[in-house]
Amino acid sequence: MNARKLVSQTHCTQIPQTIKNSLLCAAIDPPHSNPPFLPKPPSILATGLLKSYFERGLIREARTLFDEMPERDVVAWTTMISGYTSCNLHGRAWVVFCDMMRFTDVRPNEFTLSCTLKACKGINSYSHGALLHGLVMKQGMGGSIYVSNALLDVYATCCVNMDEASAVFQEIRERNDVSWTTFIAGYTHRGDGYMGLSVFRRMLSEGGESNPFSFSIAVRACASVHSCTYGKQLHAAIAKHGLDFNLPVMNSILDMYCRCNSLNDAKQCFNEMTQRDLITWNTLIAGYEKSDPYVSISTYSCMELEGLSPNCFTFSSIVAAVANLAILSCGEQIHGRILKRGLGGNLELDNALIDMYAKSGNIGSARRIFDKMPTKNLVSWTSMMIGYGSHGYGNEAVDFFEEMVKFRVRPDRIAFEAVLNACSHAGLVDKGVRYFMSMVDDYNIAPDPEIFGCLVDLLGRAGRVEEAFKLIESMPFDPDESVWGTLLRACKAHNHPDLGTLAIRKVLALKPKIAATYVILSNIYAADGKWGDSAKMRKLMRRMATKKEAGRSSVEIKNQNYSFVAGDKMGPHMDCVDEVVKILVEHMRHARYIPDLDFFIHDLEDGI
DNA sequence: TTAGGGTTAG
Repeated sequence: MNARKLVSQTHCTQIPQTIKNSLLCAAIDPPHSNPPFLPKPPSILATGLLKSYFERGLIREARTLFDEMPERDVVAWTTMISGYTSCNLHGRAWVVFCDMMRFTDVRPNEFTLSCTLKACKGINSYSHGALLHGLVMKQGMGGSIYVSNALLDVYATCCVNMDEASAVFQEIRERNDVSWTTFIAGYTHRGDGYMGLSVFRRMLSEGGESNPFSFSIAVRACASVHSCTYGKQLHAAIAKHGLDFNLPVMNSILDMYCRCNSLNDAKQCFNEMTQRDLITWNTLIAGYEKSDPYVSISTYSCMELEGLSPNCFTFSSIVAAVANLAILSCGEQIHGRILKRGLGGNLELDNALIDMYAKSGNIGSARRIFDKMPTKNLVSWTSMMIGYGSHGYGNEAVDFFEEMVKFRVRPDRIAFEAVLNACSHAGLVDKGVRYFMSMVDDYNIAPDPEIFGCLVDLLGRAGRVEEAFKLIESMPFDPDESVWGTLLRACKAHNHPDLGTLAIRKVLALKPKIAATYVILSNIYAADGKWGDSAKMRKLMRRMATKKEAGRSSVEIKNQNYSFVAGDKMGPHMDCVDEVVKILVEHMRHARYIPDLDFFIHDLEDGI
């Protein structure tokens, strides 16, 4: 009877001490039996038991047994390394490897090196991998396909670019399907889907065998570049290879359709799938989350009716869907379900909840979740900054940014966009300009059109319209209509008719179908007494501009969400809306708000 | 005793 059978027969988490003792005694004093009844050597039995402990998650027991083993050969050390790695304890796996190298004469074989390289990938350490690479060369194990593939994987995952991975890939004499898939995945997972697809094509042209793994990663590459055309070609090839019944492959196809925003194809694919698991449902729910949040939520209900239990991924999408709808009561219900299922404290879910509460108007609840989070990441901080900014608390958002940097959380482009928007709304112009400079100089983030737009807005709102214009002129790319639109708003607010006219002409040249632009230009001409030009603009608008889609509002009354446009009748509930509008008007009057009626007058007149 | 694929957030 081997150790694994002993463990399975005991059906308990603790291996009886008597059995363990007998194993250890046997190792010291092996029984004298003759073949063919010679039992396995004790070290093999103990190593088998070690593996069994890890398979059952009994990490402490595995460590104790390993420490008590009188003989530890390379297999035992490797089992310990791979055991820790299989339990996601990559750092401990690395320490075991170091102990083996420092304190014993045991030398690593190809199994040890490939397992330890996997640990390097787990701790995301290029330098650990490079260290092992040197050892691989020294030991003359560069010819092992397992070691080469593991090394390729570390470089493809942990390096800033694919140069080192490419060098390793070139050195592999006889590449197998794992080499190709690892190389394709390296490009794809870092967002270079085109190169991923290019390597996939090269694999096929060089006679590499496509298989479920390579198809899945190639489909992911299509999704990352939003190429539904390539994706459909791959879908057809997958069906041709008879892989349209392979669940992971079909989940990747479904994901591709969702990411390419081809929801009809996604729905058809989902309906035709013969097997579905939780990932299938989660993929569809996430696919609908932005484009059609109501369908996302109804898909979640269908999933529960089918008897599947939602997990963190499911709730993450559902919370985001509810955030898009900004229905607070619904969000609170979902939050309750999350807590009831014991999923509270999950980082990604907490981040989604912060965003949901902030978008639903309850910044206090968002803050409470943030404060209770055991660990926070960049998204947690940024979500709070955006939340504070959108609620008009610009100073708080800026304080949050400062606090975040103190906690050594490195801001990215989105975090800078959030803090620049906050500065803009709080009138902190000089501070905002300093953040912009710091983004470029200290964090080496190249400003994109959105960031430039934020800076134009920052200067423009503060009345520094000339500076905003100079900034637009100095941009390293052609400004788009949103940047000119931002300048236009500033010109309008601070009375700069010349620059305003220029901005309008730029907007019209880039987007000639936006009715509001003609309205503003018509008004500028009218204010200047140029009535002929003003009338000309209105005529042009009728000919060129598309009819504006009516602005839709939604309101929650007695746990029901109602969506309406101006002039809609909502039966008895309209009284409630009228009542709220009266209160809002009263508040505005009290705050001495003077409405800008420019658009309003012309909208009525021109029926737009 | 070793390797590769499918789903989360700002």
